[in-house]
Amino acid sequence: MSKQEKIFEILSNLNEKQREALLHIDGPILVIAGAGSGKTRVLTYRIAYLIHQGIAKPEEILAVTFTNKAANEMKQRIRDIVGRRANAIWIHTFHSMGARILRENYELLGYSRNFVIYDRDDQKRLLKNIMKSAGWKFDVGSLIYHIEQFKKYGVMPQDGRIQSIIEEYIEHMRKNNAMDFDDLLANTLKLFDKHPEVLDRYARKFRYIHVDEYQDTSPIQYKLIRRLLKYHNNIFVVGDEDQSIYSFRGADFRIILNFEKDFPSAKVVKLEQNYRSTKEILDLANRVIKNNRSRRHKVLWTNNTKGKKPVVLSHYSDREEAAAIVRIIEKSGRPYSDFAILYRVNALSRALEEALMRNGIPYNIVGGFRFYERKEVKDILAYLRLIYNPKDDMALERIISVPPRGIGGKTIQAFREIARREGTSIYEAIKGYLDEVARGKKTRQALEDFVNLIEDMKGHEGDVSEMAQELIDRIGYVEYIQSTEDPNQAQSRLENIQELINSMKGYSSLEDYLESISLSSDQDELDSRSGVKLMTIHSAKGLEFPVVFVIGLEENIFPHFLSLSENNVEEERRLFYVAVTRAQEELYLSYCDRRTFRSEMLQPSRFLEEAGLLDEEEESYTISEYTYEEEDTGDHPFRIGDIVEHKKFGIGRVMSIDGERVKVLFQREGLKTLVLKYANLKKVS
DNA sequence: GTATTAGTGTTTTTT
DNA sequence: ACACTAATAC
Repeated sequence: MSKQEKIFEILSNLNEKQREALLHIDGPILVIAGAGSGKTRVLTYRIAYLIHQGIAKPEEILAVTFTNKAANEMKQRIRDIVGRRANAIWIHTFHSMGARILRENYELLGYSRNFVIYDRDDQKRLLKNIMKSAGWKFDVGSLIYHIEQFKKYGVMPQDGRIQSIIEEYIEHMRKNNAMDFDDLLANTLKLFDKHPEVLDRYARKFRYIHVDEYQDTSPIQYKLIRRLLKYHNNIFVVGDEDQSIYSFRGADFRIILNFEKDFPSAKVVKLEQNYRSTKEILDLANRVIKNNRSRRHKVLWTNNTKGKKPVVLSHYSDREEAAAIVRIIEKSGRPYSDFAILYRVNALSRALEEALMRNGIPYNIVGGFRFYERKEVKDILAYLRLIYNPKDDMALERIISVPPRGIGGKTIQAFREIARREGTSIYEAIKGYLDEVARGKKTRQALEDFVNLIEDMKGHEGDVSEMAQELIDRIGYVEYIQSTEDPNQAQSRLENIQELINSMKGYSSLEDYLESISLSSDQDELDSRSGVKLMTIHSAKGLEFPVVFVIGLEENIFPHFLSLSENNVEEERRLFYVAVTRAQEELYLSYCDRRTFRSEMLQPSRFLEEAGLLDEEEESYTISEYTYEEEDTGDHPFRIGDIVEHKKFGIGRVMSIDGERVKVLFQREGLKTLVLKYANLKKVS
């Protein structure tokens, strides 16, 4: 195909509005892209068009996306059109862009090239250590919150003890050549402001800048973009304020609402035609979102045929809900991969998982416990991190006794103190002060072996996967797993390790591999796996599925009570909007009266009411026919919902029956699990 | 001093 | 499914 033909094809594959957006080349433009309106297509075509027309060279283009997965997809799609030249385009998340720029200029801020990125786990470990040596105990989660507040807004809490913990945290990060996620952005901004010549280099280079999911940019990300626009004012942003769902992470949707004020010459294009969902689904979404006040006027429409009406599922307990969903999936005759089950909080996946597993329906959970968060994967990665950067204390702490090698808490504590005293890392303390601590022969030998292991691995050349394999053999990790876990568990862990090793193939440097891992997000591993997909609504953003279940539609769960108390219902409503607009053909909205781990009765979510779905008078939206009682499995007279009496606990209600065990919610004692044989329950009603 | 085990708690959303 | 703790075993 000739160039001209390709360009013609690009343009003819777009609708009028999309084409209008694409053809705006110079100066700022905001594309308001409703859910499913083809924004990724506009973005990729626009970049391909710039290159094809010779308007910009690939290396003059920057595109910031929300996830690494989105970045890779975009790169692939551009590559399909323009070929290998696409590789020179900078397509990144804000964080990976920061990491790249910082690695290119590490010395200017006093870091070394191999700085590590601490994830949540490392942060927690570090904070616990700091508290331990200070003899204080605070909630780790709230400490992280304070650290973020301090980094973002310079706000220090009143409590002097918390202040000193934060100071020590920052001190440790600096000394150990480590950055957390916030640092990646803050340091990049610092680099630009302290070293204008560096900024100039990038600001001149990037003549065309694109930002996807603009509604979820934070003030600091916005500042980074502003800096980069120093010489060229060509900014192309795509977003939708109705899908801004990351305020807890610093996203501020007022940034998108202010776009025309910030860039006075801006053009604005609205994409309202939806290519994803049926009319019924879109109408529902429109009905709910129009209750938000902070938004532009926008109504999604479609040429699609009408489609099935959304269905409300109503059940007494989460177990019945799960059972009903299983029935719907099985009756449908669709492939399992057509289904996604979405929820507000990870905890809601539990009952579903059990039901799916019991019925032999394949499923995979996105997020929650992600692949890279599994113990065996984190163990091996921690070894690699330590080999790459001996200053990585958190990696060392994780694996010094995995597998157990005769080095325990007391010994480690001693080295921690030496490291503090000498201002070095723990690993260096072990190397340099062996005699001071380890008088016992056994401990000493164990420490020496450990150091030798790490040093030997450092010298390993060639493919990362080979090095990892050698490491695993040497530490006897397979034997360790087999000896501590039951066979099934062990099998799956070993498979995970194999998968991990496969993912290392083709990487010849630890640096590249570790970087690609540390910034990966939960969507990155989703792929096209078969099976029903379970995930939070947050992780479902940007995805689509033929059939979607949204569960947990109850007041205080969705909308979540913490958002209610923070006066942030509008964001919850946006979240609801994101959830329902994931559905292509069928949508089920589910609530129940009671959930495990919740003792109180639950009320249906206000969003159901706003959607016009709770009006039982109206025949079209009666509660679905999919209400089943779970079958009794054992030899007993009890059913879910029965009122029973127990000698000691008094009157209660049967919540679930699982073989010989029942869960009973007692009026006085709360939820108890009882073994039927011994409990001697009497039916009351 | 170190390893292992049983018992407990966990539950907003995440780059 | 995991992390953490306290108690016990080695």
